[in-house]
Amino acid sequence: MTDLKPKRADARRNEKSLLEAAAAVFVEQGVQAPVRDIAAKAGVGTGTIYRHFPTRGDLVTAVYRHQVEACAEAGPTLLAGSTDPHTALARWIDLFVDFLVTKHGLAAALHPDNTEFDTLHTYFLDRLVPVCADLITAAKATGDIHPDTTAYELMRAVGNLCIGAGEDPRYDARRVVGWLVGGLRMVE
Amino acid sequence: MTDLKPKRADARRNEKSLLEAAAAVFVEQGVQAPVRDIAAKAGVGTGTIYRHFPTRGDLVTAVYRHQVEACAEAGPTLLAGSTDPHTALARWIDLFVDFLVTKHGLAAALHPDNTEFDTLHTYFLDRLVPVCADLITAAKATGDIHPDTTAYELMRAVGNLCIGAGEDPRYDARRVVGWLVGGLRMVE
DNA sequence: AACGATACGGAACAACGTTCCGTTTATCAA
DNA sequence: TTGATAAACGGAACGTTGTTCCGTATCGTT
Repeated sequence: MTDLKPKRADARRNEKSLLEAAAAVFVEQGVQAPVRDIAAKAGVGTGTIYRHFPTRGDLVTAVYRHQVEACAEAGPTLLAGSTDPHTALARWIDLFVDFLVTKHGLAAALHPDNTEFDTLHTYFLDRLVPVCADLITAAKATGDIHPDTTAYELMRAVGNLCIGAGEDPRYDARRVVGWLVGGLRMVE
Repeated sequence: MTDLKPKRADARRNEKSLLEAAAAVFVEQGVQAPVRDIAAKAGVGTGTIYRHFPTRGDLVTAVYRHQVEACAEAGPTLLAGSTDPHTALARWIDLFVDFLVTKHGLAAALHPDNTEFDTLHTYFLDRLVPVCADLITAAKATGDIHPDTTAYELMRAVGNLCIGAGEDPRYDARRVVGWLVGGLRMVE
């Protein structure tokens, strides 16, 4: 059912090569590395890359899928294992930030106006916003955070704060995100 | 002294045309509009644009210089006219956010890794970080905010949070920046 | 072995930033 | 007014990227 039409052997081989090459090039050059560089590293033509991954977003999504899944699955775990929901939320966001800052250029690629990374943006949001929403709902229930906080807005904000992190010692995304999350707390 | 070598009349005329054309195109298309579009709107060749503004950053800087100056000058005024320094800081940052969100793509252009906007980035930082630093120093003195807050980091954070604002009704940069600034408060 | 479907490679095109140089124009002195 | 000279101009041309397209090669099957 999942493989009504199994791909040809060479196609499967190339897809694997491309994923490995892309992962390596992303580490060296960042997520917005030239398509030709990835194709060259994988030993395929540029046409092949588009056949397997119609948009850049598809390629990036495929490369980081595992880590996004891990982040998504950590949400419920943290909620269950933390003393209070606000702590769980803070810890989960730390995970997300750690993920983004170690992937050069990934945060910048998440902008909605970046049409070539459209599917990447969609995937991140579809997968992570619900997880974040559960954490936020729990934190609201205990009165830990402002009631008008939305998961989408928080994710966008955190993503934005991670842009350019890791390239400038004077800018520490983790600390700044800490301020933001602290600011979500109910004051009274 | 300021004009040892006065420019030729046509050069001055073209510079003015370019500034006006750039301002108009930036409103329509955003700050990263194609150079050719600006040149066409101004009725000059592409070479001319580079002669007057060697980098894109120079052009953008010239277009927005007045507003950046106004923002910079508002710092001391707000500090003098507010009840407490933290309020002054919050108000000043509101001004900065309002400026950024109304200029399509400007916040995104401020990234340090965006080499073509290098001078823009430098100008913003040179002009605004000292102003912000004074506000922060005052707020620290009254114990209003965390002592490890730095002006540079705060400016970068606010700038990042403004990216993509104004294009998505679900993301309100002002509210998010409000969380951030709230998070700077000393909890004690 | 041979055939059809699948997939490939890389040339070709488009969009953009940037440079370069032959031509035009402004300025000023004679 | 005119001619010389420096200043400035225009836009063709080049390099870099993203993306498409199609003739060719390869795989799987009969």
